[in-house]
Amino acid sequence: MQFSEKEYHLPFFDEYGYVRKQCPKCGEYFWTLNSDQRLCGESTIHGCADYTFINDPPTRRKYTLREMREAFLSFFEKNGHKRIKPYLLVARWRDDLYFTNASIIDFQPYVTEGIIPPPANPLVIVQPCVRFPDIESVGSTFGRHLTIFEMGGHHAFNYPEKQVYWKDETVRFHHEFVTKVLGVKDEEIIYKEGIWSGGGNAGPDVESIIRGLEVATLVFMKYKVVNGEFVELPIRTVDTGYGIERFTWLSQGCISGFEAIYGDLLEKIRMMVGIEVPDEKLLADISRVSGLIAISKTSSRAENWRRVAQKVGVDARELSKMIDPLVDIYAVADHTKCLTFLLAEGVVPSNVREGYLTRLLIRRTCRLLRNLSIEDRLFDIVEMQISFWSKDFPHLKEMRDEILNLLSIEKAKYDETLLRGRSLVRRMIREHKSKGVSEIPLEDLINLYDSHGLTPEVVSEMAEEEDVEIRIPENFYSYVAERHMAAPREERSPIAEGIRDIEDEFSDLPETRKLYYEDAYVKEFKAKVLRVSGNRVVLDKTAFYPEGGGQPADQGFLEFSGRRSKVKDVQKMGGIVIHFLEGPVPDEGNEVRGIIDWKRRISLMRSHTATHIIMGAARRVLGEHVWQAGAQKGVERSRIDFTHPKRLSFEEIRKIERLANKIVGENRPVEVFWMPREEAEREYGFRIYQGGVVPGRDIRIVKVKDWDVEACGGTHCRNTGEIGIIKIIRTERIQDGVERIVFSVGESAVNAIQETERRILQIAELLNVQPEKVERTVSNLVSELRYLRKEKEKLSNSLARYLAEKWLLNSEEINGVRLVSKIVNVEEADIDLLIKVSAEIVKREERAVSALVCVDNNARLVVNVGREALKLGVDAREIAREMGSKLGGGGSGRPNFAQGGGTRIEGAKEAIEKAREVILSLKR
RNA sequence: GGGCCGGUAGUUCAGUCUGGAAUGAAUGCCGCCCUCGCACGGCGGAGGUCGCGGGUUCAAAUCCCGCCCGGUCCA
Repeated sequence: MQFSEKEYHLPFFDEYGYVRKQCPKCGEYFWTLNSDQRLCGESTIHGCADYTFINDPPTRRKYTLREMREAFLSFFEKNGHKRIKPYLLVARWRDDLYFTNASIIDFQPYVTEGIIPPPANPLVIVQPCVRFPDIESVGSTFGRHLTIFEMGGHHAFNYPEKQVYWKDETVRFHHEFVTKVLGVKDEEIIYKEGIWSGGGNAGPDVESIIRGLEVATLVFMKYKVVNGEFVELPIRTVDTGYGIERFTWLSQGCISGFEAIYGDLLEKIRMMVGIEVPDEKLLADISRVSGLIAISKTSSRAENWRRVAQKVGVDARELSKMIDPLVDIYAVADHTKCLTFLLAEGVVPSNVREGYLTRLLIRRTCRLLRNLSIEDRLFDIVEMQISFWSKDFPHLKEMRDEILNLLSIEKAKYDETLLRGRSLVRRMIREHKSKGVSEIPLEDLINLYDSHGLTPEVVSEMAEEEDVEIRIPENFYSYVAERHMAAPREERSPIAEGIRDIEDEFSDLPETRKLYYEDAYVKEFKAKVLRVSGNRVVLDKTAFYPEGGGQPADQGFLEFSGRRSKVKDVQKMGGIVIHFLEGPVPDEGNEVRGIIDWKRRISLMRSHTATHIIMGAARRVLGEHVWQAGAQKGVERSRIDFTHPKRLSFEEIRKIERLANKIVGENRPVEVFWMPREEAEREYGFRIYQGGVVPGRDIRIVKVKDWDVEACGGTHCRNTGEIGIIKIIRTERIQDGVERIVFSVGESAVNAIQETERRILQIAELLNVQPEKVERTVSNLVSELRYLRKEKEKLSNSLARYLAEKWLLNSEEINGVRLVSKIVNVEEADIDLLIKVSAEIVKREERAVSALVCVDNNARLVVNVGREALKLGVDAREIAREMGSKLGGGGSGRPNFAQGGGTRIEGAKEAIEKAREVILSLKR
């Protein structure tokens, strides 16, 4: 896909005298005021330019990050944009990404798809963003890549009936900000043409480049990507991204972006490491050409240094030695900021989703700190980050204890992994050494990484201690990736699919009036039928709650013209509620009577309110990192999943249960009301988005008085007392970092308690003791069992000795060996005893061969050959095999000891005879 | 959500591929010898529902299926 010049040829460019050129090096088109300009001027791996702002900033003055943020916001505010507060870093309202990685993310998909209006139009926002894909490059690129940064965005949403502004105005806004506010000269700014696509949308974009650095991207989102085709969107969105950190760096002209962002914090880390500051002039030279650097899984750091070294004219190895620690310090500053922010939002490190990425970040940070020999300063650095950033983000300070707690738990887990890994590697190496191999094969390296989380770098460090070589292939990680071929996508639920198919049939209908929101206690209602399609019925109003927010759909009946049909499912499509009927359907235009299955509904309502109460209790008992990670209500049982780094202890569960029931007992009122989103966030914080961010300018708030406030679309009790009782049934660990509480409420809770009671009573009956005595009795029973088992062992040992002696007396001398053969019934001696007996026999008489058969439902045999008999060439395996075949089975073992058996018990005599034959046939 | 690894003595593990005695190994524990005493060393002993439940088999720690618990990688 490519856009024509027309897309980019704006009146602004003509008015200012910009000319369009094509860069001969990278092939991209760009607009410049400078007619001599040949290359596009962006410092990239193609080498189209250097950074020329180092030690020579183009702005009127230097800005701190905070000043730059404020300059950006207030400029657009003055120009008719409403200032919007940033959203959360964890994009809990989206299932296609984990983190907010651009300001537009805040408004996708609901606003950009036209489902809800934007909070303001146009608006301006500075949104902290997290990006993991470039993590390898952070540090090496001197601040061009960061895992956490702030994106300034001014956004306009253009509806067919209401246009705000589009390309020309957008570029003019940008130009005015950069020239008038920051004081950059017109001719310093180059506008490069580009195509942007992401998140299912696409459009042309214009990138702004100043002195080699791309500082902003102005995207004009006008397409939806459907099956690789561009389809025009009804709503065209101005999506701009201003790199606040990059602008700050540009204005300061310092060596890297990190000096600009972190100031003295960076210096403090450098002091901890205790390295000297490398030569300033050389650093500046390197920085100027650092646009060449881009680390990926296919290009290593060393490769990049070679390129840079050549350009600057120094030795690559010298350069690397000098600069690596500095780069690591940069990365540490970046990573620790990022993890501080993530933990502050209650992200619990885990093995899935955003928790996993957070874990990766923490482990990577630990490795960097280890390189720098300041592993023990992790917590100090994080403390520094908290106090540094809490001036602008006060919640960091409030979450200080949580941040450090989560981090220390995660650190301990990592140490544990390394410890486990160390002994694993040591054992592996010993094994290889014993086979004369002094190298760890690739297969093992992959296995260590994939199954045990040990990167080849870590393994090689361990291997060094054992004097073993390791070769890490360049494409190691892609090798690993090959093992994880994409799994087939899960199917959509049939009902959701059903809705998709019929979308058009109902899309012209007005929104259904939702009686369940007006009064959650409506059990019956009358309504008019608006549309019938198959078994699907849409009414003008309904009290049937459609599935949503973890609350299952209502069931019940529709009555019409003397008939009655079961409502088996209810779904929501936009604002329209669709009833799925079983049986006859009413005619369009008729009136129907709806009857809700109230027993089911009230039970679900109690469960839903109970969920909120338990969340409040869990948060109070466990801490502020507790976030809902999923919930499902049911009539019998409900469950709630939430983030927590450790297994819940029995004590914690009891505390949560007690606390929850206390709230039930206090009969607190549950208020439900609508509120403007911004106001709700201000009043209650982002906590309200437990079940994910809900769409809409006004959001529905459910508030359990002085206990819990959540944005929620479910139906709730009026008072907590209606729940009756909450009983926690059990807890599970869904994933590392996510705990599940399974609970029942009301009648179901009583059922559950009674069920547990019944079990105890049944055990008591089995034991024939009073219920209070079961634990004591069982414990006695267990120790008695243990004692008897030992006693039996002793007895069978002495019995074995006795039988061995007795049976030896009846042995026969054949071919120089003493054959002891015997058929016994299982009641006389079981196979375990016979094994002992045979061992005793050969211990007493080294010339003995014992061949014993135990007959039960089947026959089992054991053959033991004494040391002297063994020398004569007797093979226990042969005897066992031959005997077993007579029994209709087989046998094997070791030369001196073998077992066998079969189902043909009548063959026992023949088997013994066979043993004799084998010995007779011995060659002497 | 998917893949991989693991669960055996108080602890760390071997044994699992290729079914056949858990004389399992080391460490820790207890006792004895050595010593004035301790450490070391030597000898002996206790310590196991082989995660749970099914199945296959004459026979399962071992093979198959399901579950529980832990670890780890990927999306």
